[in-house]
Amino acid sequence: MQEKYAPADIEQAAQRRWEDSAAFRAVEDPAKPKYYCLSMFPYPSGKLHMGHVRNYTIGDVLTRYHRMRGFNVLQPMGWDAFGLPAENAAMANGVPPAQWTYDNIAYMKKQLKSLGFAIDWGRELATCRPEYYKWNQWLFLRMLEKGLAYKKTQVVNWDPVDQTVLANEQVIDGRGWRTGAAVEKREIPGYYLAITQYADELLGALDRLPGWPERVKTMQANWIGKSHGVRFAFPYELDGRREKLWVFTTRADTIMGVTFCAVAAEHPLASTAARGNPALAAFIEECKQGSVMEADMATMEKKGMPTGVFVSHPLTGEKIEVWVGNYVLMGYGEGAVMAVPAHDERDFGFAKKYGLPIKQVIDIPGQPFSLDAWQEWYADKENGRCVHSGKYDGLGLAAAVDAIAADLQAKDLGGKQVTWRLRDWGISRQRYWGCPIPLIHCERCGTVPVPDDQLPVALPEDCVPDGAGNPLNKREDFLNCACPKCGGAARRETDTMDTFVDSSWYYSRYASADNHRAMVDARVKYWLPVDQYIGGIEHAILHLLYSRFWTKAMRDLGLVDFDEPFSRLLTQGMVLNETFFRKPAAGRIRYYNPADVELKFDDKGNRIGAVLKEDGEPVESGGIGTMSKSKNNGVDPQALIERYGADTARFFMMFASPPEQTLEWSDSGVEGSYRFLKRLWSYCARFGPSAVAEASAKESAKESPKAARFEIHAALKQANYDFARFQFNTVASAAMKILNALERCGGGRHAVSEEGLSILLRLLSPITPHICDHLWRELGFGDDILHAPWPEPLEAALAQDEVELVLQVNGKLRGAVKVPADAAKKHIEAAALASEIALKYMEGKAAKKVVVVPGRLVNIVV
RNA sequence: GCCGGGAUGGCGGAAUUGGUAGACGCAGCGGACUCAAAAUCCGCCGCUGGAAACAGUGUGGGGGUUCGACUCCCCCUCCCGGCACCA
Repeated sequence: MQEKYAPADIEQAAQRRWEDSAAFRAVEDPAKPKYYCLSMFPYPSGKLHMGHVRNYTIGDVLTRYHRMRGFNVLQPMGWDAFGLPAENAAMANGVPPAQWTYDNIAYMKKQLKSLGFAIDWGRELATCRPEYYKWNQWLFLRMLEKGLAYKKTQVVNWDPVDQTVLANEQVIDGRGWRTGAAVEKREIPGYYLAITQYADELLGALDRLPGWPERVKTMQANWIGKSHGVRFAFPYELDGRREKLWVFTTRADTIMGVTFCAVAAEHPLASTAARGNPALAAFIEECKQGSVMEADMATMEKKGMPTGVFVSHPLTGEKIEVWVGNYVLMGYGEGAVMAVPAHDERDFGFAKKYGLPIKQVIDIPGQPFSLDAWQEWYADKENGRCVHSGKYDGLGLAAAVDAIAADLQAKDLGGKQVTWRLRDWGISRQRYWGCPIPLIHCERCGTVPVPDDQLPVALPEDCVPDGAGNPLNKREDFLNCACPKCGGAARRETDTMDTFVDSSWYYSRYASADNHRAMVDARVKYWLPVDQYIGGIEHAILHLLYSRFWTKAMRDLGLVDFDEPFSRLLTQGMVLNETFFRKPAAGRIRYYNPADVELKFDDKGNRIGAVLKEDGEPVESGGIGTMSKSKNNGVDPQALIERYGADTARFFMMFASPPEQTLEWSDSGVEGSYRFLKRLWSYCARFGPSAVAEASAKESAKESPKAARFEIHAALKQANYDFARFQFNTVASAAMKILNALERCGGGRHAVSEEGLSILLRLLSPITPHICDHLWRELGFGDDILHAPWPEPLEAALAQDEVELVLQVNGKLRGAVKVPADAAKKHIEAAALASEIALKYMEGKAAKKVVVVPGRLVNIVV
């Protein structure tokens, strides 16, 4: 065996062997329990980053662990290949997005392979391939038939940088999720998927996902935003016509306190009233411009203007003035609200500002009501009772709402209603590099779906976008087609689908990726749902909500028979690194890569500063943050693998912190992981034939084989416990403990080292598969460690004759007592009381009570 | 403001769920090997006092329950993440 650990050689050899033997090809086998382990597929941006390495290592550790546990495991990989970075790259260097994308895929695939992931590459897919997106189009047409997809023109979020529409989910703090550009409002026609039809199920089913992190479920529930209330109308007359102003409220019990109404700037009543009222028209225009563009909408000053329109209170008939308010959102409820300034903080502020009346209708005895300032209790839902509300006086919230809803219903002016925050999913994008929407516009027949037998509508792959709109609009060969209905000349739709459509069902496609006649086939029944999904928390709403919706839509179309796509979800933490910078007296702040910085410590190991290696001059620390280009604190996985090998990279990733937590990068931590693998290697290199070993073992041993064996099995027991709860950092520690124990009981081959090393290699093989594969063969443990059974701790090894119990006096640790492992409580008590330590600390007092915890401790209370 | 998650040595993090706090590793200090350095190996390493034995103290702060609390309960401080004119 080679003296020195040379990761590059053994890793390539192992990877070649796995590839040649198709070791990770997954085949449906009803006799075995299946385990579908999926990591979120990457966008082919160019090269892997540390987040990818962490994500896929977690997935691979779980994959390999379950394989050895006897599961039939599927771990596929693919590419989320449509999207805007490809178009931006095309504009920058004139290469068609398709070519850029395929080149990136080729490079990143090579990188993934060099990390030794147990992936079934036979199922690889890329969403930009027609054989994949054909089924996007096919399913879109089925949704269209069912009314689940539809066209409408409405005010949408427009990203001025990416030149496209964004879904509500893609707008964060008023800015585009990708570009960070302030989103504008535009009225544009587009196609929508009726995700709101599934709002109730999407919300309710969250309770049936015990394997999902609580915070992801909370975020989804908040996003869906179910709210119970009353929808009712204020009747009014305008230009001689009888109209109704509909509003929604969760506080119908305060209806008698309404002193005005407010509508959104985009509300039809506002536009009607603005005719012949230039001041109002100007104000409406100001609201439309400003509102969504302001990132700090919440703190924005409340502004309004009266419309001059008066409506009637539905219960009292009182005249109520309607205002336009910049705080009313067109996208929620009816885009109009009843205003009860006495019991709603926003309405209160608005009424004070414009001198509108405030009428108290809720009271809590003992709490004084004053018009001077808003009090928290004014909006108290639990303790408030109706006052000044006629027949409703004395009622609490629930009873008042019931009574008022019934009265409104009797007048045919409304009733109870559930309102959702969730909006339908707008999927039209005015971009080139995406899946074409399979529709044809005919002057005679209108919009006509592309017939199934003409799918896919293929996207030309040779376009080079120039930044001036969608290049498809200039492609006559794409645009011109025959109307499927009348056969006349027609034009294709040039909008493409949101790329989140592509990723909403790829996990199902892996199960039947080679079937070009159906979207999914029977094999989906075997593999799906995904048993373990792993990815970043940033997809908590977008991708994970869309996928859940898509699954339910596919189910209702009879394509799959499961309700939820991902049984368990692991959201891995981000990879962080420290930032270092210098801020010159004049000029811009400059960031230095941590690799070029040397840390300074005092004699006690306390950090006292950092200097740039190049010039020895100090740099400032900007704290720990996500790896990013702008902060120059990224670490390239490629360099890491080339220097230390994939096993070291994988081990460090698992060891540095538990998978759900953030991981702080540390060069010396990587060094430590490498050191451990080198130690493992050199231990194995000395693992000679038994006769020689026996003697040398006795000589060098610092610990008895029996004690070492106990430690090894105890560490294994802990590791198995931690594997089951996905705490891989302590699994890695356990492996280190086992090697420490092996080294303590002497080198060479003997009964304990043979057993211990066989345990260690198997335990470690999901994390560092290459070195374990090599050593397993080299030392003659067997043919292929992939087929070795998972190690289990033996009771016999864990049995002890004598145990040491902690001895406490009055709860304070004072020493220890040794007793036989099977000693009765009585004997332990007697032994403890008789011990020197007990006599010393009891100071002659009598024991009041003795607590014995078997196997743990004795506490004497005096 | 609301919801969720946190706070443990110089650092990353353990503590099998109420039973020896600081496992494992990093950094640091001392030593061996070396002409020297790197690599490797051995030892020490929460804080305070002490030469040491040892004693005291210690899991963000304060109180409580318990023989015993990082862990459970109440109050407070700070940090991170999400949502937020949602009517």
